[in-house]
Amino acid sequence: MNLEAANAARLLAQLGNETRLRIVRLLVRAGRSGMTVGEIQKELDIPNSTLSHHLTSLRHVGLVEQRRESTVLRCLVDYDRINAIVDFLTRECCAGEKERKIL
Amino acid sequence: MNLEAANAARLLAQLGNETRLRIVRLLVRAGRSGMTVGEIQKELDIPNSTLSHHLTSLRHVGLVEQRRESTVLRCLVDYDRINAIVDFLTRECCAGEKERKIL
DNA sequence: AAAATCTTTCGACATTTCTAGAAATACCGT
DNA sequence: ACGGTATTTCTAGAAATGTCGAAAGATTTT
Repeated sequence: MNLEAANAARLLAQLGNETRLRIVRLLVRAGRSGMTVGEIQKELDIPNSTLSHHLTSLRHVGLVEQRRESTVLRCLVDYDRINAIVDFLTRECCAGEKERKIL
Repeated sequence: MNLEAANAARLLAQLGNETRLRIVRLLVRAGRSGMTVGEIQKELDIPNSTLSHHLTSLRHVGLVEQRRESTVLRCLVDYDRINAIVDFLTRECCAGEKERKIL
């Protein structure tokens, strides 16, 4: 999956907003069944316009996918994307430690 | 180390800025010997005031520590802090996957 | 204490991001 | 097609963030 730095920053910036981080955590816990926009809204108690705005951002960086189910929009987190971030951080931002511990 | 969500968001937001992410990666690679502000500046080629500003932000969230060595300021990344972020993401944002894979 | 080097602080501006009410749109069941 | 529920788009103000030149602050060397 290997993110490049610029992309990693974009993803990290998304998670850097507390509201969006809450959304993502909620969806992660929801797993493969995901949650509808309305369910998320009830849980987080934020205006629908604000929520919709954040979901759009999350969709744009590929962290969240939406799927229409008749009247309802089901939101799903993209686990690959999340893992890509963790991988990036592990690879690019934790690597130095061990090498230098010897020095 | 266990970050709480609000703190995690603050840290992630720092890494969400491309310039700051570059700074952190540089320091991670530099390891225990770190880098002076001037060395970082040469490497990234950004104005000192801008760099200083970002280093202050990074210091405020504990990602970077500075240590004066006579005329020079040496910057060191806090590996514990980085690991705490990775741990947080792994714990709070990847957890759902396995549980649900069975469903 | 003045010079030289390194780094930060100040101040100002531009840009982006966040938030949310109101209006519009989308889809379904009737 | 109408009514109802779900969600987005529009719009706009407020707040936060990013950028950088110029001046000021440290610290050592002379």
